[in-house]
Amino acid sequence: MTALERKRAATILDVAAAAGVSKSVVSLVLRGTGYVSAAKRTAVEHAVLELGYRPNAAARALGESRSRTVGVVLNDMRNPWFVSAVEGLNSTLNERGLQMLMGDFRLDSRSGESLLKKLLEMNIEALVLVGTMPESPGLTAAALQVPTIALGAPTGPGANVTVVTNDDDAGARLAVAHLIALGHRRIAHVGAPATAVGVARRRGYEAEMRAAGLAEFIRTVPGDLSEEGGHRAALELLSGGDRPTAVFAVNDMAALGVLSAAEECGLAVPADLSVAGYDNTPLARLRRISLTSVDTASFAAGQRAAELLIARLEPGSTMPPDELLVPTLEVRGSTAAPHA
Amino acid sequence: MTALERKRAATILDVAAAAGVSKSVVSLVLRGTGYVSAAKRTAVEHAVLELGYRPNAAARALGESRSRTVGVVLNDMRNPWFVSAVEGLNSTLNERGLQMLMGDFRLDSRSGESLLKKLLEMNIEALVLVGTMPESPGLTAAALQVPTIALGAPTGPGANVTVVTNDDDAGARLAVAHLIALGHRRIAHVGAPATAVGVARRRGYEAEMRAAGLAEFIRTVPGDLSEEGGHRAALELLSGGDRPTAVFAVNDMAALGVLSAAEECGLAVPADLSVAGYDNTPLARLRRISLTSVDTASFAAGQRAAELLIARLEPGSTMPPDELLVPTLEVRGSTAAPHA
DNA sequence: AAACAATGTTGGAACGTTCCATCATTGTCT
DNA sequence: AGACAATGATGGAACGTTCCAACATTGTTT
Repeated sequence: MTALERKRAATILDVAAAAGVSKSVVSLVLRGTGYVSAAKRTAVEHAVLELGYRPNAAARALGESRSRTVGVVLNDMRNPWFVSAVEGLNSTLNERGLQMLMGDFRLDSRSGESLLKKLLEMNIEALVLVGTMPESPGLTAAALQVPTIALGAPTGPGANVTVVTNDDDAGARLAVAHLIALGHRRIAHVGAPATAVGVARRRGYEAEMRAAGLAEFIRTVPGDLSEEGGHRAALELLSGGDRPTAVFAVNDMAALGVLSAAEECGLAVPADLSVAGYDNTPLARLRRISLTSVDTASFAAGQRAAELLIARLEPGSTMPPDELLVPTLEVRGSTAAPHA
Repeated sequence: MTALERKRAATILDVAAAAGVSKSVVSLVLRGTGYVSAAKRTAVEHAVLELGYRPNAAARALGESRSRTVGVVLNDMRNPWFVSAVEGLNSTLNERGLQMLMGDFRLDSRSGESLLKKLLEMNIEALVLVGTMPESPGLTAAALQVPTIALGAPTGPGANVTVVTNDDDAGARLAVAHLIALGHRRIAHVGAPATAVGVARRRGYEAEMRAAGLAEFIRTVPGDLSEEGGHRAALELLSGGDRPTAVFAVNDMAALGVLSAAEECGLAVPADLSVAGYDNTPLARLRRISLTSVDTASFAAGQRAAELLIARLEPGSTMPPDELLVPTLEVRGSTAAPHA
């Protein structure tokens, strides 16, 4: 059997012929619906095995006029949070017989437009946007055509989108409350003002500080979500007078920058400076880093998004409300009580 | 327009009617093949825009009896190497109008069997296995049905699989040669004997040491690909007498363990100990770590795999030979000359 | 002028399923 | 006995494309 004369794949008619029944019976057996006598059922099952029959998904999609496929658009495959969320999504969708079709928004030359076009051509039944997407006409149009969920983004692009994400406000308060409980008062924040997560986490920081009567110690230095940004901000924070005894960074990468800056300033962590991050990335777990960090149940968020989608696909359902998942705090070696 | 009475999507017949031509002309315009008069072409293009027509991928796949889809099976989405390779794959496949269908082998309850089944039902034209897969009957069967490439795995599952991966032997030699050039002689290796990459990299280490006349200093301590394993191995290495002045670790994670162990033993890096890793993960770039590491052109490997697949899909082509991509060395702050 | 090639255009037949109306058989209730 | 429901099986029509053979028109060569 060379490549040229690779034998044609068996179709449902071949199976029907081999089993001595009509194609309809084969279809009924395969889908498990309707009434089929035991004898014919086993005959069909035999023939299927015999011929190595595999139903053709394209033909099925055409016949059913549905695709059992969910489009998943990532904006950054490298972000561990997204990866983990997608794994959660995948696990739940798979259980329900739904296939995932994934693509990376940024990898697409025409900024995702052609990816969305492809997905819609595939007749996806739902769309999941993982991460914050830039506004784009194609995106808002797509969201109007199929049920859409924004996963891990603080807000969806336009209307008709349900948001499933972590409660960044609550997470930030968790971290700050932990530092306060340790006895810190002078707690600074390295933020990322340009991003939506940055804004939410900063709000949580400020709220918790105020709630603890520490409003006068609120101090935010703008950085970004990178190590570089955290480093720059921390140098500013640590070089001046009135040094904070603890820093809550907007994410783990920025926290790493803070750690580096502390080292350069001759400050020991956690003896001279406590540092807390956000996202509980694999980095935080590393022995050399051991960073206290807010854990954002990303896998669970993915699963939840899948559940919402599945419910949404039931006929007669309506758009579910947004959901905020509650994060937890993973305490590690980078935070301790300040020395008197 | 409520959800209930969402208007039926326009089909090619609707477009043909609106443009006053036959469905065949619409098809020709859309695919850009054959002869169509300018007048009818613009009429069709108008109608397409007017109706928001979008061809149905399932019907097209059925008609063409091909899917323009490549199945991609990952065994670990969290591995940055794989992610980057997939991005390379995606970028090249997209340019050629091929769609990627991704799934995670491990996420599948039945150990990937059902994922492969789904992919084959989708009539994928080729299969890419990213990372080392466990042997499985479904996998070998799939590899016989469609052109298959193992990406980033040292060896494919069974026959009929082309392997595209990095030359681990050469990469290891690169790192070791760098250490030797710095003046190190007592260079130890923290290995991962249980894995295929571990074996290849160890071989490279030993070969380079021997080539430099340093056979007597060859010393390998077994660890694994994790920080934990690297830490354990390094403690053994550094606590005894005859301490090495440099360590080449099997990957970046293990190298991190080595760094931690050095710190615990009171050794400064790179003053007292040089450390080199492998994979050039984002970790290695971090200021606090700044690890010299072998860079494994993963994006390029993905692109190359895509090129091979595209060539393989041409009728009359044969299975291409395996390919090894040459890595490069990224020198950072963790390696320096030993002090006299 | 006839033959032929290049350019345009068409409708019908695939492609491989599911869906549906129909029919046949059997058993159960009035 | 007749009516009806449950069970079992069937073939034809859809689904929305592409593919193909056939036909029309025009221009070019013999």
